[in-house]
Amino acid sequence: MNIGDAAKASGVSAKMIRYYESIGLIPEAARTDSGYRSYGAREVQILRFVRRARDLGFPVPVIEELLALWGDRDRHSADVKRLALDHVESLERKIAEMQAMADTLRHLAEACCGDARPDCPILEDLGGPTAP
Amino acid sequence: MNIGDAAKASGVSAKMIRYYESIGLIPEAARTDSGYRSYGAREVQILRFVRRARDLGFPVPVIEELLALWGDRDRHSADVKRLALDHVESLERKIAEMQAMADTLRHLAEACCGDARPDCPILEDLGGPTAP
DNA sequence: TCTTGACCTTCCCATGATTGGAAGCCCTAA
DNA sequence: TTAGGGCTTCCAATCATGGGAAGGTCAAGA
Repeated sequence: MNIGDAAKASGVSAKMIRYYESIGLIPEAARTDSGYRSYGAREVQILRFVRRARDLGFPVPVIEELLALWGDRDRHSADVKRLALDHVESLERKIAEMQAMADTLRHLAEACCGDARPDCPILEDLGGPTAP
Repeated sequence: MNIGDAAKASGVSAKMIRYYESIGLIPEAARTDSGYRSYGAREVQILRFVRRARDLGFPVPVIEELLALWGDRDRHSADVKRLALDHVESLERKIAEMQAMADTLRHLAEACCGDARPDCPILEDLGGPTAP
């Protein structure tokens, strides 16, 4: 399989496959005589793993750890669970931040009549009724 | 006021003040004879507006629009409200995505006993029980 | 008056993950 | 043989922010 086929089979774009290889997340692909990268089922499976982990929002360095654990027969599931729960925590932190922003804004927007008049509690919150 | 004082007074770092000026979000600051940027209460108020808008997660291009509306006596509050609600929508979209990730991961982690054994539903979800 | 330390200036680089594009080589089908 | 699509590498941009270097400026203290 060439990189394009591996991309289709794994759901990871060819660009990203090359990038993941360049940063060492995945091993260097074998090459044909003419220099084309060559992939088999095994490599596609790894790419799919990476894809799924990215879809779950794991940052690349954590995916590196997950890949290592995946390949370690003597792993402790506790290590995997810790990585997952740490990531959940970081997600929830960001969610809480964004939810606070959204709540504040929704509240301000509710108080804004939203018509042709200039009076606006949103702008008043941001910096006062009129620009200086 | 020099840029450092304006930074302290507004909560925007000196680095960011220069950056906002360079991209045209805020007007170019006046300069002293020796080339130092010079700020007054008016400029600090603008910076505070930008700061508050950033804290609410508005992207810079939207802050540009908000600043323009702030300075427009004939604005329609409807325009401000629309910008705010569009942003709320974009926040809620991202929140929903991240919440879905967190829910999936938390669910998988619950099913993972998290001990010294290698069996792990998290890894199984990502790519199967063992690396290829 | 000179020195010192804190400030300012511009310029470049890095982040993280991803996309886009350009220039040039390779492969296959017509 | 040619046309096209796919492959290669390299470079640039995203978005907002921080870090740092090299060099100029200012104010306080000796």
